[in-house]
Amino acid sequence: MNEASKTMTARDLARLIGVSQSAVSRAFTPGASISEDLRQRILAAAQRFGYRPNVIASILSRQKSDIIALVVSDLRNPYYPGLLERLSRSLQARGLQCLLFNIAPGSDVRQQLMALRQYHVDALVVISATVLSAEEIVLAAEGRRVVLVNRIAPEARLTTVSCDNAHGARAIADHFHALGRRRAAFVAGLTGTVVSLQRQNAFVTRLAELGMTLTASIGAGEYSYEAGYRAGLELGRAGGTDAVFFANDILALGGLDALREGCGVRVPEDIAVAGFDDIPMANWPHYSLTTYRQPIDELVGRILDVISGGDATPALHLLEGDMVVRRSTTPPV
Amino acid sequence: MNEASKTMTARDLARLIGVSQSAVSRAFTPGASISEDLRQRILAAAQRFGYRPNVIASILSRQKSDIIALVVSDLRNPYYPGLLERLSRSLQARGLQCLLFNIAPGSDVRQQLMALRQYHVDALVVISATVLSAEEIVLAAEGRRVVLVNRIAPEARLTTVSCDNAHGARAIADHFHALGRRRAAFVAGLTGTVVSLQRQNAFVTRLAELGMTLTASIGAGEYSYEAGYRAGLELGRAGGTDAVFFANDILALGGLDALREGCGVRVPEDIAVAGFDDIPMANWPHYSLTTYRQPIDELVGRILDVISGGDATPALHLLEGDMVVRRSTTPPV
DNA sequence: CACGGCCTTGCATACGGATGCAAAGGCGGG
DNA sequence: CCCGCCTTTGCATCCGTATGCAAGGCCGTG
Repeated sequence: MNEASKTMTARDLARLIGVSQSAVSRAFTPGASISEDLRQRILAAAQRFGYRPNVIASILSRQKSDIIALVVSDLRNPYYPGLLERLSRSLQARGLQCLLFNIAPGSDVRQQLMALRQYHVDALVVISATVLSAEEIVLAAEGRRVVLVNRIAPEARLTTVSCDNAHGARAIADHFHALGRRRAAFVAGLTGTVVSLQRQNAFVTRLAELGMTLTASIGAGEYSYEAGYRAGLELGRAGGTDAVFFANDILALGGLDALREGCGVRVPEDIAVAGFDDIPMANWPHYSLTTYRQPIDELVGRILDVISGGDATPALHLLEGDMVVRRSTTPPV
Repeated sequence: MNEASKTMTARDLARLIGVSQSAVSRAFTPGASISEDLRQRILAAAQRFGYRPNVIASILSRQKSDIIALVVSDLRNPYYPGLLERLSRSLQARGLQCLLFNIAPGSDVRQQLMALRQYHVDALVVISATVLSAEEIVLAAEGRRVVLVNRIAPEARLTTVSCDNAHGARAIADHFHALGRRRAAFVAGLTGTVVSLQRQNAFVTRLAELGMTLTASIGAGEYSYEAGYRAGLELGRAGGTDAVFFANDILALGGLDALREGCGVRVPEDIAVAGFDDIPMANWPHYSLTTYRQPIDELVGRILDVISGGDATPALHLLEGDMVVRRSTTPPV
């Protein structure tokens, strides 16, 4: 109804009700020095005339944007949309906005980072498992706050919020052991990433502690259903294994299908299968995948704490998840 | 290495090399009135001193942000991450940034929209299937360009880019008919949405044209695996149906599992199952779901055209996808 | 050689809001 | 009743870039 509202500025409003532009600004600034009376009067007028502060101008002036950059690269792994969904909601609930940076693997990363730098985001949350090197992240951060999620980079001294991969991998090994399995295999996704190595090392170490045999350690090459499927075929054909830990759920689903339908292996009778993450599909009845649930809500909470906390000292936040035992390791009674 | 680069402004750079601030600005503005010689000199200096234009200030001045708001609500349906991924990449490739607005169903939508309005985004791309009413979108748009994706709102006169749902639904019906099926059912997701109605109406109409019987029309209530599973159980128990069209793939996957594992129905022998979208999982060997592929690349291309095109007249862009026939409707030979 | 026109460049100001500083007003204590 | 202090308000300026306008230089033409 108010056509003029399109261009209504704090000055316009101020003139309309006979106060100064500063007063209008203060009315919208929590904690500013202004009487409650005047503030109400201004807010009411703003309501009436359709005035809303221009965030861009505000950013320029405050040198603070309330914008968080979410750096993402692989949305096809269902774990990430789940995380992204809750993270973005929580950020928005705190009045922060999300600038999405989807870093394509093959693309001109430097170029994109430069673009990122120009937007004066308050912090970077790097969810992309790979693609960016630690130095590139530091470069892009340019002194701003950075949180790496599930992507440890100790050398760069960056704050990390991560699921406790080692704890999870050990829990899986323990679970296999408790089931009476003794000959277990591991399937890695992107070999060489810290996350993959952590899960692998902890798993293998615990197997040894338990006196179990590591029958195979396969590098699937990527985190995908197809890669898991290939690894599953390999394992099923080779034989001699009674339990497999896939480095994440999406791999495990592929492996499960490969074992059952590609090799005629019975799961869990012949081979018990476990994954990592607890994506929604893991709970689908056809799969019913035993897995280690990442504590997404806790991760998100911690990320928010780090972003808005006072202390910017790099720190490592490890959060434990918990075992979700389903039918891929335990036959129905 | 340049500590000063943190606060280097166009003025600083200008002073350093003895030109005016305007010259610096022009050096970074394509098509601006500046000699190639001076531009090169300035760009070189910028490089050397680590100067980059401040986008925020630029936005304020140009009244144009190069930021596109992506309004999203259901990232758990794997179709959306796929779309989001390609859309965000394409936007970034054109130098546009994505501000992510995740509208939570139960949340305070108005509140969020107000936040959105304050960021002077150049355009809104509404991917969320529901949640927002057309009026709310118009309100949030505030005269800016809006593209609805797969969400037709004829009454509001908004530009829409959508897959041709009717074409797809007819193709499914034709496919069933060609297979010799005569008693088909339809399973809707979110009943009441235009998309759902379009698929339903076209499917039902074509069944009639083909002389086929509609044995059931179930409203699953939401687009989820679980809802599809429930619908599948219902259909399997009722009997009398030899083909089912689920309104989208995620429903179909649930339905497929319900039919096979919950009811002991053979798919495709007893009942042929088809979905809509062609999400990655539809191609997993366990499902091998016949479906109608949404032309995502074309959709994305068209969205970009609309956003950056000169003509802002509301228009309806319908793009055809194509049938992807897999084993859920055709037994292996 | 003189003049008109184009190309470059700088000057000044706009974009819209935040904030340090000073002035004005209100209140309580002595 | 007067003074001083605290609260409230306005003024002026800043944030960093874009751009209309005018001045200056250069070129070509008559």
